[in-house]
Amino acid sequence: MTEFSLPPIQTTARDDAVLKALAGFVMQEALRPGQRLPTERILAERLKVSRNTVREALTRWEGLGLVERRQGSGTYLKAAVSPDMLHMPLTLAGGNDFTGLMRTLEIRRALEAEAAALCAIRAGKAEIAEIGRKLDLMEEAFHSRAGMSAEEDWEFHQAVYRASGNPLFEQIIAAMHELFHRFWEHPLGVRDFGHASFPYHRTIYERIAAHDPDGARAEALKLIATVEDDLKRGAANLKLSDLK
Amino acid sequence: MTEFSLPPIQTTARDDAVLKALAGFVMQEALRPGQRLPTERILAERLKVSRNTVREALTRWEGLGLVERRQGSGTYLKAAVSPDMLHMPLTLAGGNDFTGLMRTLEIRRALEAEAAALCAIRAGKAEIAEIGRKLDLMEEAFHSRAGMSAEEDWEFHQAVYRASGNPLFEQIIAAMHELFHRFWEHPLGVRDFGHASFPYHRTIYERIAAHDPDGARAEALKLIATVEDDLKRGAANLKLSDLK
DNA sequence: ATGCAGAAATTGGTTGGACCATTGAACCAC
DNA sequence: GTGGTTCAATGGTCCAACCAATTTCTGCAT
Repeated sequence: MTEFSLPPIQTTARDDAVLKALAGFVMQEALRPGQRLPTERILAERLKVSRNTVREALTRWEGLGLVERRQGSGTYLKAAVSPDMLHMPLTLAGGNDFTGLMRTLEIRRALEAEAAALCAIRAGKAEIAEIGRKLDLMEEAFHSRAGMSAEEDWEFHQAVYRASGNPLFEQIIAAMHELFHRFWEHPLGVRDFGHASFPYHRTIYERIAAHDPDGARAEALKLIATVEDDLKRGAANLKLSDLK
Repeated sequence: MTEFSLPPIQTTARDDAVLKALAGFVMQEALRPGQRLPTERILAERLKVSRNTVREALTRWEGLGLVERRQGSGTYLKAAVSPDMLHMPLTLAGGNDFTGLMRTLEIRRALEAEAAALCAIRAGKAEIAEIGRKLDLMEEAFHSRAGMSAEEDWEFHQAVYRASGNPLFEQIIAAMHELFHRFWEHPLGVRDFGHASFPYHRTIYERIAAHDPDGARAEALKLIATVEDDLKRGAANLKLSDLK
């Protein structure tokens, strides 16, 4: 029997169709992130489908981080929507134990180094100034609050990612941030957690400002290395039973 | 005015609670991928929530690729479920155009370099031998099929990721592979696409075998650089209108 | 007994309508 | 202005059906 080429049948695809239509609408109206899109009731009426179906479609988009729903207010666009988006949902199992954290940190090292290098190549005066501003804020917070500068630290790195010219870096790292943050808050008993990495923020900034990609990459690697060391020291301070 | 620190309020979370309960159930019953989980109606009854709420929760899991729903049959587990999963839904806008491809390639460069370095540190004799075997297969295919070695090329890199000792690398890259592959098959009109990167596979292998992380990292960076060059050359061969 | 077509039960998909909880704007009293 | 109050809009939940695809059962013909 000869193999017939595909009859790309698509019997049921209500909510997919809804999403497609919605994507078209967003494009047509040139909606930008932050703007509100029509209410579920209006969408249901216009698309001639049940409100429930609209909700399922929007739930999908919400899960993908494309929209944000606020009860009583509306549904808001959270990211740019284009017809040819590639969705790549990753679910990483077991990020709570020490091994899992080290693994995510290795991913971060990979991205951090590359982002710093790209940043050194592409960052313009404005971007470099912005990174420098975040660095100053971080150093100030570090000194005035005796090392508690997690928030400012994070903003510094975000500025670097943003200046890399590739939004994917910020996207991926932002998704992992929750996990990192969880441990930043509970530094495994290491009192001066993060102190060791502190000076490298400035060296990274200097290499970026000097448009030295390899140097920036090297400094970023050093920074993550100190974090890994802190983590290992912290783990050593705990009972083995806590580490699974 | 002093800035108050955040009160991270969290009022309602029905479907989140449902997912949490469901995750607990899956763990308790030790359900494995492929197995069917209770019907929506039963879940709604047991959890004392509306079937609609159950559906929204399952829609989330479906979007994350954790379950698969088959009408008339049931809902089936598609991946292992653990209570501490880290969800990282990535949506690459416009992955079809040249810019989007270059951006994903930058992510790959970051991961490829780090994976090669880790591999040089951790790979044992068995892993190195496996990588060498994939390399031989690739070189053989390359010579006998005049450069058509995409499949073997991919398997070589997979072997490196696997030997890095961190499954996240393979997981992330695998999710992106579809996109890479799409372009490997349509090399933008560049006849000898991939030829330039060919020799670096062996140099990477040699640095890994020599347990030289920095060397392996450097060679991996060179490899991706040649791919980027090929891509740019290919893009230059096309009309500007095709590049958006 | 066996095989198979059709009926029946099961299950996810969809619909419509109702009500609740939150939000935000308009309004009012002070 | 400031601080409540009211009220309409909007997302969140619930219910009770029915539709569509799938699976299972049934019963007849062989």
